[in-house]
Amino acid sequence: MPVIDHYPAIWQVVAKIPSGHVASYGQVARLAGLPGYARWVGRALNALPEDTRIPWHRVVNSAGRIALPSDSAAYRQQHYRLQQEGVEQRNDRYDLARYQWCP
DNA sequence: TCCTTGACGGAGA
DNA sequence: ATCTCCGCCAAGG
Repeated sequence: MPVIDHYPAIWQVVAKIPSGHVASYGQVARLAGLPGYARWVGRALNALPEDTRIPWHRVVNSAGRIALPSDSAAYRQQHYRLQQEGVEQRNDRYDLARYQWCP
């Protein structure tokens, strides 16, 4: 099945990440029933419209880093939003042991 | 059609 | 902690 067919499942999982927490791409993939397809999560998020209400900013990579170019507007947007939710970055990364969402 | 590049991740060195 | 290498595929050149 093509990726696009899985966008809904992926978005639904992301929609459940509570404020103040983050989830990794791989984690979202697994929860969406797509173990091993972390890249598809990135693809699905990239396909979201700019005015989406899906909290895409709560998804970071397994190292706790924002997976976008650090010089991009999207990176700053994600960083800002997480900060607004009380999720603080330390040395360019988020402490997963502290912020990762445990469903 | 082949090759490269991704909003990735886990294992091994 | 850092760096490759290798799965995973899709999209673009």
